Amino acid sequence: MDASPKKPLSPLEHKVMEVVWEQSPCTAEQVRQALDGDKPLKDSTVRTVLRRLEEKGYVRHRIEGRTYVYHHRVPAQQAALRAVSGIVERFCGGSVERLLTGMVDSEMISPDELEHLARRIAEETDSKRR
Amino acid sequence: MDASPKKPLSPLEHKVMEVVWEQSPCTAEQVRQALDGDKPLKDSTVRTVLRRLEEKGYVRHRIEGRTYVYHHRVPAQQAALRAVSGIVERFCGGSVERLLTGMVDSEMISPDELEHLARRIAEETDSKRR
DNA sequence: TTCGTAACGCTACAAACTGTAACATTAATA
DNA sequence: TATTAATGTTACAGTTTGTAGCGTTACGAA
Repeated sequence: MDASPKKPLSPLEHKVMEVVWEQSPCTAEQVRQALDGDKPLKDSTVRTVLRRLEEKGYVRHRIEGRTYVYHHRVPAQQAALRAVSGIVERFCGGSVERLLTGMVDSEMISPDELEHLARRIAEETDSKRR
Repeated sequence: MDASPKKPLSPLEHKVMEVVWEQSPCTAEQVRQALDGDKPLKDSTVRTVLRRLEEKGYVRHRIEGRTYVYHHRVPAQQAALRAVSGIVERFCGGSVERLLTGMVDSEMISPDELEHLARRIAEETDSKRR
């Protein structure tokens, strides 16, 4: 079994993944329409990206009738975590603390909020565990 | 004035940045030596990377005598934050909470530790503020 | 049964990015 | 002035990305 995807996503690949994550199982055409902005992509373009995403291990497809139905292999959150841990690793010398401190310093989250969340999460975990 | 760097770093660029971050002001040669592992790089290689990093806005240099002395423009932590907020934005729909929850779920950090840190950070911020 | 069409497979391709480096130039120094 | 340390300039192949064309095939309608 292939390990979970580690390769980073290119901008376009990311956009596609967002659609996939949101629409659960979806076809290339659905993705294409969802991405349809000022610059509609050709269906082959979308399919190429989906194929690459499959190669990278982010999605998988099943065949339904004659249609490919894609669905994600890694939930968005998991992908985020993988990315974050990479960041923590590389930038913060593995110190989650430094990251959190920084998040507060830069006002990504307020100290209160952080404490609040932390407590809640601790409680939840705790209750789940017993 | 150019905004802070948003472009991602390539693996090698990252290694170089790590050295720069650690050694504060340093020359290309110092970087080269610091990176000297099983595969020593040519000095021109290092200089090229540094130049690219400068283009991307991660470092800056001043000339000292006839030597380029590089120093970072963004602290490591800030770069990490920028990266993380991008992740939170893209993967977690902007919800820091979801990210934290995930970090706990995936055991990047234990609930206790998280709570601990959160409290400490809150206290520190608080005492700083008064 | 035949034909249009929807879906996919395969291939391409230029632009940008990366890793790596050679060679030219220049200025201080012995 | 010859040597040398430092930088400047330019290159180049391999990979990744964005984009897409064209061929094939299997339904479903006529």
